[in-house]
Parts: sequence; structure tokens; C-alpha cells
Amino acid sequence: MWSTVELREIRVFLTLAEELHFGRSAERLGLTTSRVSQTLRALETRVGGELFVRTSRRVRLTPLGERLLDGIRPAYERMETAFAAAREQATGVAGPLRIGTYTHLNYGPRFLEIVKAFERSHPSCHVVTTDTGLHRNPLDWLRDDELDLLAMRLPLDEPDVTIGPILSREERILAVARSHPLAGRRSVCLEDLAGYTLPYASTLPAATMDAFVPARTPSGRPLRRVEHRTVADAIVRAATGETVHPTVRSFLEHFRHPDVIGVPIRDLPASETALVWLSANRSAKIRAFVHSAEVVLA
Amino acid sequence: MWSTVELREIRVFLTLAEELHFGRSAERLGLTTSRVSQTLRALETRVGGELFVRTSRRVRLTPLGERLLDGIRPAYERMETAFAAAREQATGVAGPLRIGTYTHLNYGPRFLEIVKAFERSHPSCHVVTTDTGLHRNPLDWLRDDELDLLAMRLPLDEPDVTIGPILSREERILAVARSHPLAGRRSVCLEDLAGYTLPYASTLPAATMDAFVPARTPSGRPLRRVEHRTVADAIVRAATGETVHPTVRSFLEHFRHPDVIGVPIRDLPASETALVWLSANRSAKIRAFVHSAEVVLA
DNA sequence: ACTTCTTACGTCATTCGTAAACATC
DNA sequence: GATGTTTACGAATGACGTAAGAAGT
Repeated sequence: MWSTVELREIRVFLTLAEELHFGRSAERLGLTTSRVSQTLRALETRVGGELFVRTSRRVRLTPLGERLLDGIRPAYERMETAFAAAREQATGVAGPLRIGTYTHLNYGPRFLEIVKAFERSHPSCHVVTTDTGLHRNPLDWLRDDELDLLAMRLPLDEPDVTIGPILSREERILAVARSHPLAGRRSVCLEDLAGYTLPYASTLPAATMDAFVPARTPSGRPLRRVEHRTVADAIVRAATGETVHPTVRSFLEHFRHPDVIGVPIRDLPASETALVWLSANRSAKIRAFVHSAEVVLA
Repeated sequence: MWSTVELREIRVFLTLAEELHFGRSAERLGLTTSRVSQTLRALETRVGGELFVRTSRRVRLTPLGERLLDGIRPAYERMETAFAAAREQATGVAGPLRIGTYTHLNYGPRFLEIVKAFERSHPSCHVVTTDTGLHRNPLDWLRDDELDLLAMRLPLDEPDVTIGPILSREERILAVARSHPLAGRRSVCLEDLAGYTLPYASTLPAATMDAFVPARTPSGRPLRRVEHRTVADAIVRAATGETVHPTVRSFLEHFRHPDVIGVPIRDLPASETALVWLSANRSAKIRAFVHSAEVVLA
């Protein structure tokens, strides 16, 4: 009855305004001429006046039709463009794919290989990697739409985040100063850490951080933890003996310090990192990268 | 299957983007929440990704939804505006109503009264009158959308033009110089005009002009006709005796010249003028004015 | 337990194509 | 009579609401 115009009608109007011929318009629209006629009639009823003068020989816009065309064509084109752009963003694999991590340790040993495989499969898409640091919760980078994917340490229990393929799985070690009392051990257990200070990052999700640097020993004694914000900070504190640093094996391969050595931790399970993303943002680009990762990691 | 987005979906999306609440959106849209949910789901399928993150407690745009909103909202508003403007033009009685004539003779004796009645009934609409002159076919003013209505002399036989109420009906007279041989007659007939020169305007429709200034006498003798472009021109030529001017009675009331008098023409029917308009342009404004004219003339 | 979003399903309105009618050249 | 638009009508799609279900607070 009233102003519920639909794009179906607009499309008929715009096509007919271009073709000025019901038959050709119908063909272009994949409709029959009768449908074009009826649809246009319906639109004219809504507008309240004739949009075309038609005889069986000539079809021509009325001044009213002309005016409607001038107003609606640009709006329609803009709408289609916006829609196509959104569709591209959701389903297209092109443009930058933004992946973040905290230190390249999270990327795992095959990350470069994955990126290469992905970029080979999708030449119009390129990977941009970013270090999120520890100043903000890395998941906020996803939630604020600054990153598409995160190489993130597990465990992770956030309802809006999907956990994808595992990128690394590593033995836990304690990074300690050579001169530290624990440095001579073949291995340590958590209970041994009681009384020492451990590094801690409060910006990480609590579940993740607590699994990486426990808050208590198995027997329940609290472990003192001190905030740090950079890797350099952490390793220097370990080197000076201020902290003992529960980490993963490859930490010392990447952030070597002459005064720091690693001692295996017996009673912590291997630590994993994984590709994670916001469930709601699962786009074709993300799917494609995850697929490449799965192929390489298989 | 693909990009057949419909405004129905867009409206749901835009409303939900404002309300961020299915229930309120449904209410505003005059739908049920289930319909809002399903329609949005359909749109998301078309776009290829989630537009909102929804739990039963919170509804929030995804980055994808945000982007679509930015693109589509202005386009939608522009489209609605354009549509409303066209609807206003077609159905509204507001703004200028442009009426043209050739000399105020065509308006007839009641025109001012009609305009007053119309403007009283429709205070948001005002009449603008224009003299079309004789340099162009007056109907072109309608066809080029420079005028809405024409006070035009009949007969008129154009397939795209509607003839409305009669504005004037007048006896035919011959305007001649006082010194002219025909000036002494009580009346003349067309046959008497043979051998004289008559004024003529080739820009008027042939049917109209030929009825006003015949091309031949009843017996078939051709009447010499000479082009003129202004009333002043016509009356001066009549005054000098260069032409004899078949016109209507009131011509000499409006365009008096000391050396010109009128002699009735016995064998020409009364001449009429009427409101005419392009059939396809019959808008509410035109209908309203025609109605006022009919009321006044009744 | 309560609010809010989603899914399932039956009903009805609209859209569609076919075919015939109508109009113009 | 050929070309092109409109009208009539039956079939199928899909838009709708109701009611039950699931999920989060």
C-alpha cells in the first residue's frame, strides 16, 4: 500500500530507463515483458504518477521519471558498491591479512612456510605480521578490528574466539641465571620455584597467563609474580637473578643471553600456540589462511 | 542465489544497527522478532559473513557490519529522499504551478478568479504565469518540462496532450485598419479576404493555426499569409493596412490601436481556448488546478 | 527464572511465466 | 500484419506469524 519500494522495482525502473524498451529490459533482467510491465506499473502507483510515456513504438521518460532517475540512480549504484565491498571483505581473499603475535615464538617453527604457501595460493592477498607486545590484551587487537588473526598461546577460553590449528607445542623450561641456585639442576619442578620471583603479564587473559606462569605451587604455596612488559626486560631480569622465568625451549634459541640457561620443568605440560580469531569475523581470507596452515602442518 | 538484495532486508539491517535489539527493531518495523532474525540471517548469507554478534543479552555490529552500514546508510537515505521527492512532485500540491499562454487572451475572462480560488484551496502552491510568445511551439514548453499547464487555443489534436476545461469562447472578428476597404462592412466572410495578406505563426500546431487563420477561402482560393512573432507586430501591420487580422472580439479590448477596428467574421465558428497538459504529466497539482477551474467555470 | 534471540512449521500474499488481448505503426 | 505493451490467470516461491526451543544473565 505505501512506501515499501523494493529494489526489484528500482532495478526494473533503472533498466527500462536505460533500454527504453520492455523486451530488452526483460531480457537483461531475466524476466518476461509482462512482468516488467506489471512491476513498473506497481512502482508508478507507489510514486503516484507515470514514469514513462509508452506507446507500442516508443518508450520515453516523463519529467517525473527523469527526476526520479536522477535521484535514484546514484543512490542505487552507491548501494550496490557498498554491498559488493562488504561481500568482497567477507568472501574475497585479497588485500592485507593482518596477523599478530607476542614474539615470534608464538608463530611456531613452520609459520614462514605457511605464509609462503598461503601467498602462493592467493597472490592478491598478502600477510602483514605485527607484534602485539604486552601493553594490551592481544584479543583486543582482534576485537578492535586491528588484526584478523592472532598466533596466541593456549589455553584460551573466550566465548567469542575460535581456536584454530596448533602452531607450536614445546617443552617447558625455566630460564635462569647461570649463577642461580637452580641452574645446576638437570630439571626442576614447580615446587622448587617457591620463594623466587616470576615474570608475569597482566594484559594476557588470566587463564592463559596462569597456565604459563602458575600463581601457586602444586602444594598451594603462592608464587611471587612481577609485571614485565618486554622480552628484553624479562631476559635481563632472569640474567640478573631477579626472576626465574618459566618459558619454552626455543625461548633461549631466539633470545639468547650469555648469563641465562634453561632447565627443563618436569611438571608443566607442553605449551601450545595456535591461530585464533574472532568467531564472528571468520571471513574467507581467514578461512583460506587457516586452510593453508592445516595443509602445511599436516 | 546472489546479489538480489532487497530493501526489505536493508531496512531490517539499518533498524537493527540503530536499535541493537531484535525486539525493538521488530516493533519499529512492524514485524515479529523471528522475522527480523530470519531476514537478517538471509542478508548475512548474501553478504557472506556475520553482520552482528548476538548473544541473547547483547547485539553488536561486527567490523563487517560496521563497514556495510557506513556504505549503505547514506545510499539508502538518498534513495528514500529521491523517492519521496518524486512522490511529492507527483502527488503533492505544493511549490510553483507553471502556466503559460500566448497573450492573456488565452486565459479567458475568469482566469484570475480561478487562480485565486486555487491558491486559496492550496496555500502551499502558487501559480506562476508565463507568456510563451510565438518563437517556439507552446507545446514544447510542456514537453521540455518548462510549464505544467498551457492556456491554449483550440482546436488541438496531439496524441500526448489532454484538453481540459474551456477558458474562453469568443466571436471571430477581423481586425482591419480604419482606412481599409473592408472596414466599412457590418460583417465579412472568409471569401472577402481573398487577395489580402493575413498574419500567421508557423510555430503553433498547424491544426490550431489553420483554424484560426485559414489557408484558403471556402471556395478554395489560397489566402496569402505572412509570418509574425509578436502582438505588437500584428497590430501595427493591421493598422498600416499591410494585413487583415482574423482574431477574436476581445483582441481589440486588450490591444487597442487608434487606427484599427473590428468587423465580425460571419462564417468562422467561435474560437475557444482551454487548459491543456501533457497526459503523462497529469500530477496532483495539475488535477487540483483543473478542479478549481471547473468549479469556477461551472 | 527471566529475557532475548533462533528454529520449525503452516498459512497466505506476491511474484512469476504463459497466453491471449490490445495498440500502434 | 508485424512489432511491442498490457491484461488475465494459475502455479510456485517465499514472506509472514505462532509457538516451541536454546542461550545467556
